[in-house]
Amino acid sequence: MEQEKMNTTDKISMDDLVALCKRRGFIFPASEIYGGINGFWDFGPLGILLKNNLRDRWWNDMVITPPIGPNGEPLKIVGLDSSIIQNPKVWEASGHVGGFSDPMVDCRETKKRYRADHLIVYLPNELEQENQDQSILVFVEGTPKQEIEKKIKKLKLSLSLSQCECIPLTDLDKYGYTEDYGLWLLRPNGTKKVDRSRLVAPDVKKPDTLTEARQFNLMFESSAGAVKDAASKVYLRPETAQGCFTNYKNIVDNMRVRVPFGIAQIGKAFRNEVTPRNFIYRSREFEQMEMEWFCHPDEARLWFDFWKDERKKWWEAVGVSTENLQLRQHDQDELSHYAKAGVGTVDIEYRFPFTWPGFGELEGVAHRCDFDLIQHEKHSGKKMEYFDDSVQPPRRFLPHVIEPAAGLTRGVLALLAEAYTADPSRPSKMYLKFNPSIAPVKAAVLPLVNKNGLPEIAQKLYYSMRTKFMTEYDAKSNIGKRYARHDEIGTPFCITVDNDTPKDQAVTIRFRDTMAQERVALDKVEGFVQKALKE
RNA sequence: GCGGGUGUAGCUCAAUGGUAGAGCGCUAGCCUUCCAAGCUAGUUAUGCGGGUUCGAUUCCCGUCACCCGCUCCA
Repeated sequence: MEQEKMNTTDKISMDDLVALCKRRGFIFPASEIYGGINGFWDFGPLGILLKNNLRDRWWNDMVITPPIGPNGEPLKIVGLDSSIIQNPKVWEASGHVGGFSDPMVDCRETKKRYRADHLIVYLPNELEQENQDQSILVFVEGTPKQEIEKKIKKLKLSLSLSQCECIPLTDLDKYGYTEDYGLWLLRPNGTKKVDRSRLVAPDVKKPDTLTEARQFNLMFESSAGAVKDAASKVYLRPETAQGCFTNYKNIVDNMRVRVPFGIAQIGKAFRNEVTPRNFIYRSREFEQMEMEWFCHPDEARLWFDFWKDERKKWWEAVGVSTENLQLRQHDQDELSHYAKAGVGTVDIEYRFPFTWPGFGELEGVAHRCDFDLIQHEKHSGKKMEYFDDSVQPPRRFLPHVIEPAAGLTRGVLALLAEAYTADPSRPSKMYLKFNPSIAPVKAAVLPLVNKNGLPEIAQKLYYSMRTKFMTEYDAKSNIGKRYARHDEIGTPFCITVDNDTPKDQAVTIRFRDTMAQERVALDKVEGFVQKALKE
């Protein structure tokens, strides 16, 4: 394929991006002087400016000035900052304790790893009496019938698929054989368990290559209080959403909100990922921007469609190009436990360099139904029903929840990847093409030379501008190096005070993307930049 | 967790079983009217831990981190 010119859809090198992030103070490996720690990253001086800009923009667009709804009126969304550590019962109710540490098994032969509930054991209704070593085949869920029969033939087993019980590996111990080798569906006390060493893994000819199922605990644990025992065990939250549900009743009772309304929260969440990968994309400590939208069950579809469109538009508004974004509907089998019964889940995906030419999740918009409120009703014993007397006749119901849940950390990565623009023609060979509104540094004030009264004029301008937006003053080294540095950190406007300035009271504004310069009166500069930031 | 790769200064790269070099950057100063110019001085490194050896950055073992593939991702 011929590539005529660089454009926003060109793949960039992750190595280059990671190197730039370190060199220019965006993102560092956590505790690097001690050799780092897998899955954790620190935001440097410029990284935190960028992250805060994205975070504040979300907060502003959700909580301060929420979107206009389908009926033409502004939506109501209130903010929240719940504790990272909650009563552990919260996570029992949410299903995070227990349900989500999927048991995994490894195959010693092929080195493959499987989710135990995705492996299907083909248990013969009767084992061959004369052959107590008979193998029992195991296949990945969804393996075509022909393939299974092929393997039976190959291994010369006298086995008929129609006389097999297909059960997930996780349920194996519920089954057993009697002395005459008839299969019991549910194993009564005293019968023999199925011998695991007879299992033949997928892609393997001999039995007994699968390891015992291992639990992966995806929640971080800690202890509250000085004494560490079972009763003091607490968890670091794996999502911010639950705080919105546990405070739902407080907010409905006290904040004069009426369904539909939203509760928004930004904060750290922690997941003990099996394999942290791809820079800050999958890290064990990360930041979420989640909004739980409570609505009548009949309106769930409407709000789901509203939020998925609204959220995609938002990413475009902060500078992510349309061609690098896509909406992807989840298949039925990848839906989360809470979304199974709902209208579905849509991911807003970004074309990250490491998913290229594919896409990776940036935000998920999910219909969580009333799963969470039901769970918290059950576990806490507190009523969560909403009483709506704005309609005739008045009605009681448990609201359904539409949840746009965005990754702030992933958002920062997407903005960096999106902004990274190669340009061999400039000294820096690249620049960060941030949308000016989220650029870490909005403007740099630069005296062309550090004498002739230019620093005095430049400083006066700087002192004024710094009160309005993030501005840097830099008088060191020659002007070309300063332009190059600001290209690398994505400063959209460089304002240079030159030797004509004392005479004409004007400066040049140098535009990052075009390197073009425009002469602007000193007293118009601030307004000029401010106007550009709003566009 | 498995397999493969990588690890020397902030960055890019060199070298060696015996004092670890360069360019760029960075800091200070000089000079300079617009895109990493020039001059002077300074700054910084063998991921970590063992072993072999008189001596290890180099050879061996382990470990950690990062990258690629598999696996996983509520």
